[in-house]
Amino acid sequence: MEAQRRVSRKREAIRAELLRSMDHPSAETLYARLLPEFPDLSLGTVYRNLALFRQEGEAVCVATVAGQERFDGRTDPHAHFICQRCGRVEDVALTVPDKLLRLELPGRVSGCTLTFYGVCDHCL
Amino acid sequence: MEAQRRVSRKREAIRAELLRSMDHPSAETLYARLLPEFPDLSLGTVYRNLALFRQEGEAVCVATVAGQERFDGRTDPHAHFICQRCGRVEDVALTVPDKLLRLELPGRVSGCTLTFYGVCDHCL
DNA sequence: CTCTTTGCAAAGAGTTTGCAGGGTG
DNA sequence: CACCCTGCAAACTCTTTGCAAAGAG
Repeated sequence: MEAQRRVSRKREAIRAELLRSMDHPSAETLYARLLPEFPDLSLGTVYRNLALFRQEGEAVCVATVAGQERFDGRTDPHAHFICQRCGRVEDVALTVPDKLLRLELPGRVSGCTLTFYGVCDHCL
Repeated sequence: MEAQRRVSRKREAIRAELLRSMDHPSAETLYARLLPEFPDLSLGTVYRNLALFRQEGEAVCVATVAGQERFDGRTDPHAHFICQRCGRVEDVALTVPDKLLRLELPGRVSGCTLTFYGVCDHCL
């Protein structure tokens, strides 16, 4: 049977921080942000909870930048822009046209990502 | 000044294998495929040359599946389908509509990827 | 009190790198 | 023969995991 889920302060804090963060943080970044409030937080716990959120559909990995996975707590459909110079990941208010989703694809599609690459305004 | 580039049999073999492969192989997969012909090939060499190709724009990393980077020697614009069950990466003959590329994006865009996720026909 | 969650540290996995020797032009 | 390329293995980085202790219901 399904494993029972309990409410822990740290898990709630990780979830909240992820939802609050607009910059698609890595596990390490989330960890660093929560450390002041939870000095005994462990990086492993952040990873374990992110894996959990992903399973439950509460979070999504939007990209791997410089070898680090970047997460998003917003799960509504939208695109992303990734700066190849500084690694910044930004939201782009844009969804993939429905007609593209109705195409003949080699399987059962459950989702799709649209990602732009380039150099961000900040770096230019 | 720029480092001089020379022609080596192994680099050419890696390039050719990447172009011939339609399944977006990982470094390890390429290595395994070339090993019969080059029994003394080293995985490090595959990685080094892939990094090189990427720099020169001759190859692209289209996704990270199960922790492994997957490469594509085809650099013309097209989309991909990734099976979340078996990890297969397939080409999808579909380009992102030009009008999406003319949108107001937060920087200078140099490329974009469109990736579908789901379960492939083979797994269904 | 039972079962989940966590800290800690070690283990894993993929990728990168230093160095000495072999290959290319 | 100068300099690039490669094999080998160690080093690195990010992520996962085992275990015993702490926390939740």
